[in-house]
Amino acid sequence: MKSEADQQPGLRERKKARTRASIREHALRLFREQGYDATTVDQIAEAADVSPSTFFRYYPTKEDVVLQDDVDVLAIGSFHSQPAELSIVAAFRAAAKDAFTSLSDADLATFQETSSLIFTVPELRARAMDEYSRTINVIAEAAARRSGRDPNDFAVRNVAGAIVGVIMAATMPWTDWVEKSQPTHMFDRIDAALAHLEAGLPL
Amino acid sequence: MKSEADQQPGLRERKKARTRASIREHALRLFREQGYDATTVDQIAEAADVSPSTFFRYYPTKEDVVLQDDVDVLAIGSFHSQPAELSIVAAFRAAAKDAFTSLSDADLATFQETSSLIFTVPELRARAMDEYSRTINVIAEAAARRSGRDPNDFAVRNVAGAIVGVIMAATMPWTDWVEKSQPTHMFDRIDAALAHLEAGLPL
DNA sequence: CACTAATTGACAGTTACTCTCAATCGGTGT
DNA sequence: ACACCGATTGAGAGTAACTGTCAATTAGTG
Repeated sequence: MKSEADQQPGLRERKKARTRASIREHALRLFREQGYDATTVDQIAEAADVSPSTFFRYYPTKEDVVLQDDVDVLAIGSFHSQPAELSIVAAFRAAAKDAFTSLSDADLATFQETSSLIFTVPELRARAMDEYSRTINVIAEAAARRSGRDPNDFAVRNVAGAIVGVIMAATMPWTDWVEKSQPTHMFDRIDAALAHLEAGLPL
Repeated sequence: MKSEADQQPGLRERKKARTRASIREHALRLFREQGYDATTVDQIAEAADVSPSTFFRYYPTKEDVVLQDDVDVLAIGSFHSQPAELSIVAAFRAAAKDAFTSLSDADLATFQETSSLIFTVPELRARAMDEYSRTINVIAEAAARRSGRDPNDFAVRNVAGAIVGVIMAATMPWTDWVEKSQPTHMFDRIDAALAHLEAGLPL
């Protein structure tokens, strides 16, 4: 048996983490080189030198290799520690800023890459939207705790919905210029969207 | 050749429509009886007395049998004919009302059924979210035309995002009481959400 | 140096979906 | 009636994403 909580990762855990990272890296590289659909799980497994079975043990679906919600988890964490005098939207805006600035350059690079994948592959786009909906629930819960209301309060949920809605609109440029990798950084657009919402969505 | 536009459907078209409806009805029935995942396309095809190939000719994926966006298409159509003095949100609210009241009882019943399916099956939920994102684009475009702005205008897209966001939050009660089929009708919740947004999301 | 539990790989099976090709059916002109 | 053409269909083979099982290996423990 193990004592209780792992103080040091231990060789086993480190190996797992390495395998996980290796699978992800090889997968993203292959997606970049051949496209998402053209890349099979078998190819990824072979490139990462593991069996296909092992691939599915680390990532329940092929989609999950791309969909890694590090960022919004960070944002929610930071949301809780925002000063109480900020409005919900303002607090979330500050939290988003925290989350983005805490990312390393490498993290940011893969974030950009996975983002553009999500924008282009319909399958992934769909799943990402599902994550958004989960985010509504999380925000609503966090916001409810801040304002001392019920998490199922209609108004609170509505505000959470509006926040996620404008983020969706801001991070979702797949109308025309999808390919010309927007010079404006993702974060700037999210920040502007939240500012606009904070101001009451003036036209 | 045919003259130009079909004035009367013609036997061929009617048969197609009947086949399409039959597939859908049998599929929804089987989903209700056995669950979505437990029902195979082969079973649906057999029940509807067509070949599996034919199933895929009518519905590109199994998910598409459930995801039928009649309602929001109607809403967008009605949106264009709303009086110009209404705000974007108010106009959309009126359009949603139009769309819902134009549905027959049978349509409404299947709408309720597909809705609850979408709420419970993760696969479908994800796809539905993708439809929501498409809706943002459509609303943004329609709203841009109303206000004489560019469809890519940041503020316009943001408002569209907020509209879809509050609709998502309102139609998405899968937190606790998912199963106890909300007495409040879907439309009432959407309407309340839009009203709340129209009022500036007061807490 | 055993012993145990976690991790892994090989393998067989299911199912959604694609493609191709021949047969059939609806609509039109003679 | 009859022939013709294009649309619709069914059959069947093939691909790839998963799922489940079972034996072999490997990390951590006494």
